[in-house]
Amino acid sequence: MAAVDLTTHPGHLARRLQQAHYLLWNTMVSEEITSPQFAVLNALVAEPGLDQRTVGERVGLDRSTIAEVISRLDRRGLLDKVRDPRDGRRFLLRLTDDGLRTHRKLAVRTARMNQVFLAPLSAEEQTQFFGLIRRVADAAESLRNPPEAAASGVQALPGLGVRGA
Amino acid sequence: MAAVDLTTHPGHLARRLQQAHYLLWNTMVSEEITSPQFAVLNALVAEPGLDQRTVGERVGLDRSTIAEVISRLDRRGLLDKVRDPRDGRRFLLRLTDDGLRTHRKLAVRTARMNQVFLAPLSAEEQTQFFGLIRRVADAAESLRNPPEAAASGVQALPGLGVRGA
DNA sequence: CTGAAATACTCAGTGCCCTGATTAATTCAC
DNA sequence: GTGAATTAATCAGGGCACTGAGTATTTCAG
Repeated sequence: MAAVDLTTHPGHLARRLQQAHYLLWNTMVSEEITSPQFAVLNALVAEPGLDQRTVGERVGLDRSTIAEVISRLDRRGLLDKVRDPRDGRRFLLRLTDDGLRTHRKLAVRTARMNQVFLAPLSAEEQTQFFGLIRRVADAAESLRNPPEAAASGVQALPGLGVRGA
Repeated sequence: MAAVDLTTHPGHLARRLQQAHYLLWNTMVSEEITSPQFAVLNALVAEPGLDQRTVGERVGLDRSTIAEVISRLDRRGLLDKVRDPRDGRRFLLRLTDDGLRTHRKLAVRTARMNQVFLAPLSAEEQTQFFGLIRRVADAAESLRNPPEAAASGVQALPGLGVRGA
């Protein structure tokens, strides 16, 4: 009986939180457009003409995932994808009128959904909630992208021994 | 320019938190066994002989996902799956010796990983962190599984007629 | 100017996560 | 006891997320 209490495991909690959010999004915001898709639309409202990789960086999606998400938005006609004439490797992305309209509509519903989602917390608690999660997530991300540890052998996630099966 | 600030969106934060956790798990715990797989092993350490659906309920995975996860653990020889002689619909699940050994080994590493993950927070903050996330996740889950609103037409997620806020 | 390195994107493969439909077994109403 | 729900599991299908390998384009060193 060496079982562990998963309710004290941040990873497990994070997964459950995301599932809960997924459900609420589906019922209150959209069954067509997902939350990551909305994040991409939003990034392109803020900065039209970004390339694919940068959009991924803005919203926190890796190169493969961002490619899939963008291809879905493209299929739905919500954005345009054109080769950068100055750098033939890049695609420049821009919302269509339909994409802009969709973003506007979903932004309203998203705000409503966030209220419902956070309703169990008081205003101060909501602030704490954001702050705590952000700090943990940021710290873990910076373990991956080391903050310029130039000179000597400082590394992110140095071997730490084991890691077998 | 009606773009929204995603850092105040709990769903976006939840996704980033989970990604960060995924990364850390991969480097500090295991590249073979995932966190949901470990959760299943853990549930079966606590309650050997559970059926598939109940395991899913314990760890928060739906019928389809739990089936996939269990089939992977089965392929790896970490659990046994036998028809319940008393109810031919069910499969009863039990860890093999190998499954038990794997759980023991990963439990140790998982504890270490949680420490690193939560290192940016003080002890009290960690407690808050757990409490806040749990409250939000629980509340959202109970919207889905209404707490027995028997008699008249009370439903979960009624047309989204606003609520708390 | 040319070959090597870096960069943007694609593709193949694995795993998680959900819904709706289907199949097999059990239970419940009559 | 038999037919109608109910229930456990499967299957098909769509989407997110990561890694490693491959292609095309640009940049940089010499």
